[in-house]
This record gives sequence, structure tokens and C-alpha cells, in this order.
Amino acid sequence: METAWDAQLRTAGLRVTRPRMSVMDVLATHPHVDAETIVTVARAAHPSISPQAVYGVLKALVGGGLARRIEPAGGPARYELRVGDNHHHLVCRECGVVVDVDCVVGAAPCLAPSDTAGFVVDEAEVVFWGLCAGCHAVRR
Amino acid sequence: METAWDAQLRTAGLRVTRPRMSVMDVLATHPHVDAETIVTVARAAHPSISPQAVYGVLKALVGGGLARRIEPAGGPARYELRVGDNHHHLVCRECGVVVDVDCVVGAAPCLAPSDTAGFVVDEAEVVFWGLCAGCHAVRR
DNA sequence: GGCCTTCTCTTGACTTGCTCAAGAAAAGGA
DNA sequence: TCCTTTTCTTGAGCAAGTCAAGAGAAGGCC
Repeated sequence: METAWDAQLRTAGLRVTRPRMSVMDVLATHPHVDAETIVTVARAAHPSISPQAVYGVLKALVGGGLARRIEPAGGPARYELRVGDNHHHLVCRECGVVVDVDCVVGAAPCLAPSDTAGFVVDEAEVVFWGLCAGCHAVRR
Repeated sequence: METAWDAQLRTAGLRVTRPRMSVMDVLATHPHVDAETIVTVARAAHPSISPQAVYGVLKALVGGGLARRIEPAGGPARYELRVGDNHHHLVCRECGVVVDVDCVVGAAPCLAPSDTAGFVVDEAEVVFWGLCAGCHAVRR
């Protein structure tokens, strides 16, 4: 599976490079990481990779539809390889951990606003805010 | 109505100051503005107000439950006085304009995830992404 | 009204997260 | 293997917002 990255990259019209493989490896093993963490983890396999290279790779992956970018309020952007199913996220207000939630309804946009005010809507982004099990236990 | 700001501020345990009144005036007439715009507009009524004062006022208003902060991905935070009804937003990908949408379901959290993964959820944030009528017309 | 305590505003430095630009290096087709 | 194009490295730069210290108001108490 891990060696299928090159096929995915080529399908998206992107060249196969070592930084891209490394970043995809990190995303596969660490879903919902931020760019800085990707740099740190990716350096285990590719010590010379630069932060800017990671930003560039992430932009290419998102542009090519291989990764998805989420930006929970009050924190850096996070990335995941799970794309195309319009799933949603649970975010902990305390520790910031992000967990996937399957979409309650069908395909994207899974919800329709009551009044679109003339907008042409293509995506409904849903974020559930709360406390994860661990942080909730500590609070008490 | 505009002179009811002082009562609202006092109820929230906040002192009544000129910067706070000015910022609330701006929010009442310009919903969904960012901090920088608030500074610009507020200076019409209070020329000496500083950006940091606005940031401080906004933090106090949000903390006191008088304003709500929303942070659409890829842009600065925006603020609105409409609080307590858990409504949602339509955001234009092109021009960034934000429009209120009444909540489809009932009270907060208006939606429940299919699997909470142990989270204690207190809010469901919904953002509908698309193109506003104007930007959609220009595209074609 | 005047005084005093406390909160808030001003001023200015600083941090974070990310983008832009120029040249070097690598990918992939001929 | 060579050549063109894309991508990565290196380094500067930017936007949004935070932190900290002192000056200045707000509001309770006398």
C-alpha cells in the first residue's frame, strides 16, 4: 500500500519525489497532523526536508485532490489523506485532538441550508466542538 | 437600542468604555467584520482607538457572551453580535462574504455526530462553502 | 463631589503560521 | 544521455494576533 503513493501522484499529474513520498507516509500514519509535525516526523526518513518543501508538497497534494486541509479555529491547519467522502470532525477544545466522524447524511454537500441567499453551495463543513474523553476526565 | 450597549456590558460584568461602545456600534451596523475593518470603521467615531484595544475589546465581548467569533478557513477572524441561537454561515470562496443561515434543526448542538468517540460535544459548527450570487454571475 | 482601587487602553515589541522569490537540483520524456 | 520542466532548498518577508508595562479611565465608597 505504501508503495502505491507513486501511482496516486502520477494519476494526479504530479511528479514522484522523495519529499512527497515522505509526507504521504507521515499522513498515512499520523492523520490530522499540522505542517510543523509533518516536518519533524518526515525528517526521520528524510533528514534534509525543509518546512517550505512540506508546505509546497501539501499545497500540491491538496490541489491534486490527494489530501484534504482542515483549519480548526485557533490552531494551525491540519491535513489528512482521507478525501472524497465529505466526512466531518470532532475537535477537542482542550488538547486540540481531531477525530473523524462519518457523515450523518449522504454525499456532499451533506446538508442544505434553509435559505441559500443566492449562494451556490458545494460543501457543508461540520465541526463538532467539545472535550475528548481524556480532557473531560481531567476536568473533574 | 444603540444606547442599550451599556446595560448589556454591565450585565456581562464589563465596564462601559468608549472603545467598547464604538466596537459594538460597528458590529451592529457591519455584521461579520474582521478586526482590521472594525478599527477602520470605529475610528470614524473614535479616532484614537488602537488595533490592540479592538483585539482586547473583542476578546472581552466574546468572553462575556456578547459577541461571537467565527474563523472561516483562509481568512482573518470575524465577529458578530448575534449570539445564543447557534445559527450557521454561508461563506463565499471567492469574495469571502459571510451570510447568516438559521439553524436547520433545533438548539445547540443542533446536530449530533453518529459516533462521539467519547467526546462530550457542546457545539456543532456548520459552514456552507460556495459562491455568492455576484461571484457566481462573474464566473460565467 | 473627591478619592482610591481595579480594570482597561495605549504603545511597542514579539510570536506563529504561512507565503514569495531566486537559484540549485531532480524528474521524466526524447 | 541530454534537455526541458517541475520541484526542492535557502532565505527574506508578511499578516494576524499575542504579550507586557505603564498611563489613564470607570465606578464604588466616603
